[in-house]
Amino acid sequence: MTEGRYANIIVDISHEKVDRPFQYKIPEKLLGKISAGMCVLIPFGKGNHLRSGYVIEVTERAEFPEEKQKEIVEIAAQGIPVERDAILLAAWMKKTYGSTMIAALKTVLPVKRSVKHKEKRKLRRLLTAEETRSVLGECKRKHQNARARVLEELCREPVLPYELVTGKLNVSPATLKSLQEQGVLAIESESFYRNPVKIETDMEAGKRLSGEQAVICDKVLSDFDKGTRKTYLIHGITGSGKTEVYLSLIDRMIKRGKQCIVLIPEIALTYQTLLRFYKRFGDRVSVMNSTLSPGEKFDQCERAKKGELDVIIGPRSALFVPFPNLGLIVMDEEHESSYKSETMPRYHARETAEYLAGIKKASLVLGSATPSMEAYYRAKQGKYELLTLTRRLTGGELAHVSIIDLREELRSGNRSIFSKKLQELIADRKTKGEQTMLFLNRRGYAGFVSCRSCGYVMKCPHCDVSLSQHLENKMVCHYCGYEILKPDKCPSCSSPYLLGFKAGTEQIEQQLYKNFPGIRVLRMDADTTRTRDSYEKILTAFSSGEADVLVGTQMIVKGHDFHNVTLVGVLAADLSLNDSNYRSGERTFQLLAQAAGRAGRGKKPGEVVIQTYRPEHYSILRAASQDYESFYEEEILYRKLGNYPPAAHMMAVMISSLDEKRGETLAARVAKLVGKDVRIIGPSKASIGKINDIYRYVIYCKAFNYGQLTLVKDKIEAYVQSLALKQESVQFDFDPIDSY
DNA sequence: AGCATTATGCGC
DNA sequence: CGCATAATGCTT
Repeated sequence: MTEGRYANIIVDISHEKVDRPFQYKIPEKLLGKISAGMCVLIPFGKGNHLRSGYVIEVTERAEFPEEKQKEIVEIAAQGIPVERDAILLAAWMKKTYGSTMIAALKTVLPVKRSVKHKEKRKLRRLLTAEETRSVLGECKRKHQNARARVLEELCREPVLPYELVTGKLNVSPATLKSLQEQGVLAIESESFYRNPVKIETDMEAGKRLSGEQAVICDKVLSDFDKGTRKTYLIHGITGSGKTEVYLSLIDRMIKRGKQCIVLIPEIALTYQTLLRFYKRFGDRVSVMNSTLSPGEKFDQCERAKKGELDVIIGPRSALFVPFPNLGLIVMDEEHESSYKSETMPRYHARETAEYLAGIKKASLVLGSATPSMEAYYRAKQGKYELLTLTRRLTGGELAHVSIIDLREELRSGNRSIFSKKLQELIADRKTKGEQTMLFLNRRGYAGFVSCRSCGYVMKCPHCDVSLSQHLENKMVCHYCGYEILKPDKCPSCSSPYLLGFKAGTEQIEQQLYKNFPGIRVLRMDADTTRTRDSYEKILTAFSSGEADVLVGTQMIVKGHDFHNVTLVGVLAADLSLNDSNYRSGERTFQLLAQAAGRAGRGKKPGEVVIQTYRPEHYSILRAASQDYESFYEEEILYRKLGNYPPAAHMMAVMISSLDEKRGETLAARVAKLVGKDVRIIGPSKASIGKINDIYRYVIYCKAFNYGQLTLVKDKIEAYVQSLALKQESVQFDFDPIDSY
């Protein structure tokens, strides 16, 4: 047990003002019995009300005048172990990803109670109408106007919604409370649960599993029954029936009295996917989703706690739904980058799920057609168990893939964005009434505006990025939201030729209309998916044959199966190879492999055309041949050579400052703290050197052991805290996905 | 979050 | 002034 006479405790009150450690004395009888993660009862506040709190640290140092410290009353009975797990998880996140305890706790404990109360409270009159009226008269005499307003309403209606009284009648909670104490009215909270999804559908029994599928299910379950807990990686090509494996596993876990979490990349959480789960498990399934209101989120957690749910399905935050008896976590499309959080605890859902599975004694199943380098590397090391699905259930054959060298195309005089072959095939599909998907492998969206005369580019005055042209004459900064109208003349040389470069997909759309008169085109990119359900709308429209061609960025390669699509064109496959990022090869491979998987999902055979300037690059070649194993072998060599994850670990240290000079010196000082066993790159200006008038610097650290990096992080954190900075801040990102 | 202290508003 | 309500502050 931990030594130390003081305990730093986070009080179990979900409010920012008290969301920090308070130090309590550990009484004689509890010495040595208190450790981090424990739930204890403590007196808190003026009235010394007993509350529960979570010990985050036990220490020998009195960080607060000892004579003012109160004592811990007792160790709380193991009432709700779920909460303890959440604290453990938060502590682990803080340690692993470098965030504040407050931020970690906030992500882990999903929603606070207050939301529920506000929305459901009601006021009920306890007296008869006549009695109420007499009290009303009394109040009027005393000029207690607020009270009078409430009572007047209560004479008419015995029950009033709480919000009406506090809102429209503008009566403070304090007044209501005193009325309650007088016995005039009662504040009631009626609890009911909101179900965010209303799907009416018939239940459906599970399909019979194929041999391969059954082997996987049996393996995971027999391990589970033996008490073995592992992480499994299912590598299954598109159409090999991974989802059916998940469904069957979940089904059998439920029969063992266990609950399951299904993680899905946010963008893939379509109606179709949901429907499949609903058909199988009915209202024992629910969703967790960023579009849910806080109240709805809270309800999901309550239902989970009370055992009213067996399965929750959602993006990475679904991990934090407090199931009392979690048995299985499924993580579909494990390689997706959206599993990494981009805000304060920059956690990765895969690692977090692994840790969570550990404390909950649950199994973890990862699945992907193109596993991440991280997962496959660990599988090769024997840390994960690799399971494969090699056969397509639909019987559909793999599409025929051709690689077109755009340099040669240019040499032979074709300057169009479509190669000759692609043009022929699009025309062919159009006459046959089959559909085509055109995919632009590019991340950026709306075009920038520049002067055709002097080359001046319109830039944001607060950020180091160019402004994007939106509807006609509006120019918007995507980073800080700055907006201006497009000037008539170039601010630099006064030339009138200040023009916008069109977004790539828009240009393609225009070209299609020109080359194929009468063709029907749907476009999907950041511009056309502004509103909430436009994404689904476009896909549905395309699916029902309202267009011949669907043009889009990343988004169109995920999810939906279109049975009538027999041609997929990748217009410039190497665009994503040019990111100065060690993951660009992996990302390119995944995108191309997935794009290729979109063709020929129905009965008709599919064809894929990949246009590229680098036809010899292994990411493109291996994606074309759908050869994951070879891709992995080549990519891992490169990662080992450069000491990149997963062969080693990386930590990005981001230093931001309101003042350019001060930021620079702070970055230099921080860099000096890094020991010699850790390789360091930088400090240097971030690739976007300024966002929202805040200057940004970055340092990259590389080491073989994760622990070496957390040590550096702790050192930097301590140093920065000692400086008590106000205008500067330092943040960390472990094994980053994006470059800074 | 509670609970208390302080500041403000208003009828007399 | 006296009462009631609004704003601010503190909790180890």
